[in-house]
Amino acid sequence: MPELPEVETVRRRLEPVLVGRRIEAAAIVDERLTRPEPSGAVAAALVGRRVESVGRRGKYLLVGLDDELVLVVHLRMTGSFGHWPDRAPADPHVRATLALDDGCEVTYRDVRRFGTWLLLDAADVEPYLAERLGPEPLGRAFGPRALARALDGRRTAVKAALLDQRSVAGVGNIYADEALWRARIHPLTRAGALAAPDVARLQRAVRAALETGIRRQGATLRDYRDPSGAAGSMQDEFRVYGREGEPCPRCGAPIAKIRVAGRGTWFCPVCQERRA
DNA sequence: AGAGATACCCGTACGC
DNA sequence: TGCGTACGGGTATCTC
Repeated sequence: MPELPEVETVRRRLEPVLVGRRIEAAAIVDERLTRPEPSGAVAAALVGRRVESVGRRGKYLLVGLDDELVLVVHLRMTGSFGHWPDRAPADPHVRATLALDDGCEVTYRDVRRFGTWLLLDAADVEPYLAERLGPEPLGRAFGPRALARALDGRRTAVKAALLDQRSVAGVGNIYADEALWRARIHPLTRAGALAAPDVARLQRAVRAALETGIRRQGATLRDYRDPSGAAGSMQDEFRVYGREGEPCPRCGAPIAKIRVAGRGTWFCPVCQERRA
């Protein structure tokens, strides 16, 4: 499941492959990918464009094109890119293929078809992202006060608040659990009930969990891969995620699993004791 | 009214 | 061998 570290890893791999290249042909074979825009219209609009940048905001990839266009890509659950020095091999799950002017092909593969491609005018990108996303967790705007503002007065579980992309951009199910473990906060704690020192610890924990994920080039569960097909290694670093019954790396107590905000949630019932 | 909770989309893996 | 169910990001739509 690509979260911020996985998307950032994809961005870093895609950047040298795409920037400066011209798209010579584009095929989008799944209408869902660009819905409600017809996929043929998006493909036609991509052809002839040169890629100027590959950016990221939260879990969105931003492929900057000439003529003031930006392809906004969200990988959702199972989206991934492939980079091929020649023609890409046949694959029933490939939903789009771009042929570049250096003879390479870039494929977009998405088993469950939740991913989206949205072609926007450059001027519309910031407003589009601003209404969906809070601060970038690795940037200057994300400090203890920003997180406090996002959690203040909210009666929902702190984990649900972390999964809300308007609180902080890019945290998904894995890194929310890892951050709460690092901060020793129970996932069901009411967001607005956290004291200032808890919020400060959580802010640092979110940042640390995401930075570790980026250093490990993401987590590979089932089929996440970077564009060269390489797996990440973050899954070997999980402290709690997916580890029900295994000993907590800090205190040895068995990791528990519950459901929060409809998501599987793993935590240590001893170090992350529920208070108040 | 506004926040929070739930259903939905989808294909695969898994358990019985 | 086959069938039902869990999974989950973002969004639409419900509820209280």
